[in-house]
Amino acid sequence: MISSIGELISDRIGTMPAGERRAAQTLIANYPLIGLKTVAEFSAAAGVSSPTILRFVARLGFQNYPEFQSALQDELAAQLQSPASRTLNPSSPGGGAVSPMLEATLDNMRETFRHLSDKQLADIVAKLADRRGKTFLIGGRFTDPLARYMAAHLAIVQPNVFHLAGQESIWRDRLIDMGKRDVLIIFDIRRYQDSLVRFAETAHQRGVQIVLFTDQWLSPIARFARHVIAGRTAVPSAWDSSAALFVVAETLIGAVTRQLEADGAKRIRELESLR
Amino acid sequence: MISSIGELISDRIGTMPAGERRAAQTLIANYPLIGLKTVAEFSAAAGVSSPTILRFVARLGFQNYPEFQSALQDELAAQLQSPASRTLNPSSPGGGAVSPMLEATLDNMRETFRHLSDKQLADIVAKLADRRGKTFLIGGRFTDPLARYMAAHLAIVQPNVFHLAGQESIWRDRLIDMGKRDVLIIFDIRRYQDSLVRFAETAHQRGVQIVLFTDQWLSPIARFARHVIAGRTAVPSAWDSSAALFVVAETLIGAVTRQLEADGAKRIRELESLR
DNA sequence: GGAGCGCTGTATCGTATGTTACGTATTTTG
DNA sequence: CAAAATACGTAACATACGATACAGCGCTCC
Repeated sequence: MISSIGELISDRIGTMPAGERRAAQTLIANYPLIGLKTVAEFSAAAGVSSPTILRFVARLGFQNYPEFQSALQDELAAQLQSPASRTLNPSSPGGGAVSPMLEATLDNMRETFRHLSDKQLADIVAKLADRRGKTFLIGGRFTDPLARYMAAHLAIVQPNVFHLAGQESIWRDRLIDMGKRDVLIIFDIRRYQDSLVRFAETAHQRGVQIVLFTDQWLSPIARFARHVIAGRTAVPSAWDSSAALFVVAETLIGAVTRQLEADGAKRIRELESLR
Repeated sequence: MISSIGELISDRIGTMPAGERRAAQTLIANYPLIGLKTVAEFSAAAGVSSPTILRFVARLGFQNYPEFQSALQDELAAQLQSPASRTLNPSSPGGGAVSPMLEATLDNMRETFRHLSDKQLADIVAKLADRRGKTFLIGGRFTDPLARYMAAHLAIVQPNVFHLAGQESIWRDRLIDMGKRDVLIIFDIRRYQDSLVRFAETAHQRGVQIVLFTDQWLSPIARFARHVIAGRTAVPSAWDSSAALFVVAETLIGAVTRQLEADGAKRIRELESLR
C-alpha cells in the first residue's frame, strides 16, 4: 500500500518522461517544502517549465495543484503532531497494549509544552496570583474533574476560589458575582458544549478574563478567552486524553503557589503554622 | 534574541488586540501549518476576517503575507533537516520554570509504567469489564477529581458505575449496596486520609474487591486492596503530582472500553446508534 | 456623559497564480 | 529514413488570492 506521497513518487518515477522526472527528483531532494511553494518557484528549482510541473502532479493522480499541496500539508501535519520517536522506535520495549497509550501520552505532553511559551504561562500565573479578584473554575462533561482538581489546590493558597458545579442554571446565577477583576478558568474539549460556550460569552460580556484549557482544535470559547492553552488529546483509544491539560494545570498550580510564596503572602505563612 | 516566529508571537501576543490575538492563538495551536494555508482559510480557522490576519502578520514585522509564509517555510525546512532541534521554545529546555516540572512528570510516568505489568493491568481490566457487579469510585481530598474522571467515562460504557461524593456519612450508607461481586476503586495519596482507610477496611470486610491508586509509599489501604497501582508523585513543586495516576486511569478506561467492544457488548452498539 | 481613538469587518480592486491551448522539438516505430 | 506520436515550452487566459479603502462600532479617557 502506498501511504505517503514520497512513496508514490518513487513508485512511479520510472514511468515518467524526462522533464517530469526532474520535477520528481527535485521534490524528493527538498521534500516536501518545494511542493508547498508556487508552481513558478517549483518549476524554476527543477529547471523545467510550469506546465511540466502541473503534468507531473496530474500524473500522481491529483486533480490540480492546490489539491496536491493540501495532501502535502496533511502529511506534514501528521508528521509534526507525532514526533520522531514514533517512527524511530516502532516497537518500544514492553510492547504490550499499554505502551502505545503511554507513548502517545508522553508525546502529547511534549508537544503541548512545545507550543506553550514561558511567557504565556507567566502571564497567567501573574494574573492568578497577583490579583484581588475572584477565581472561578468550570469544566465540561469529562473535564470538570480537572477544574475540580485545580480548584482544590488553588483554594488552599488563596481565597476566593470557586468551582462551579451542578446544572447550568446554577452557574448562571453566579455570573452576578463576576466582574472585570475576576478570572474564569474553563476546560472545554471536543465535543464542545454549547452550555459552556454560552456561559463563557456572557461572562466575557461582563468583562471577566477567561483562561481556556482546550484541545488543539480550539473550542469556540477561544473567541472570548484572554489566554488559551491548547493541549494535545489524541491517543490510541476510544476516548480523547486530558492528560496533557492535566499536567499544564499542575504546572500552573505549582507556579502560582511559588509566586505567592515569593510575594511573601501572609496566607502561606499562616497555612504553615496551621500545620 | 528572537529566533523563531513562534517565540516572536508569544512575545508580542500580550500587546495585540483581541482579534489578532485569536489569530496568534490559532497559529500557535496548529503551528505552523495554518500559516501555510491561504489567508481565507487562516481567517476562517481563527474566526476573524481576512484583514485581521493581514494586520496580524504586519504586526509581526512582515511586509506581506507571502513573506510571512516564506519565513514559516524556512523555519520548517530547518526543523525537518535536523529533527533534534525541534524547539519552538528555545527558552524552555533547561531554562524556564516550566521544563523541570514537565521533565519530572514525564519521568514519573515512565517509572510508574515500568513497575506496572501488563498482566496486572489486564487483570484489573478483566475484573472491570467482565463482571456483572457494580463499580464504586472514591478519592481523597486532591484525588477525588481522578475518581470522578474515571467514573464519568466508565459510566458510559457500562451500567452500575457510581462515584461516591460528599461527606463520609454518605459513603457509609452506600456500603449496604456493596458485596462480593462489586469493585471499589480508591484513590489515596499522601497525606492518606483516615476516613478513606476506615471506609476501605469496612468495604473489604464485606468482600468488596478493592483497586487502589496510591503513591509509591503506598497508602495503608494497600493492606485491603486486591490490586495496587503505585504511581510516582514527586515533582519540583510544593504539591505532589497525580499526573502519573491520571494516565494510568486513562489507560484503564481505554482498555476497558476496548475490552467491552471486543466482547461485543450490546451496550456499546446501542451507544453508537444513539449518537 | 461626550468626544476621540483604535479596532474590526465589508466590499472593492489589482495582481499573481494556476490553468489551458497551441506550436515546436524530440523521440519512437514501421 | 520517414512519419507519427509523444513530450515540452511559450503565451494567453481566468480564477482566486492578497491587499486596501472605508465605514461602523466599542472602548477609553477627559
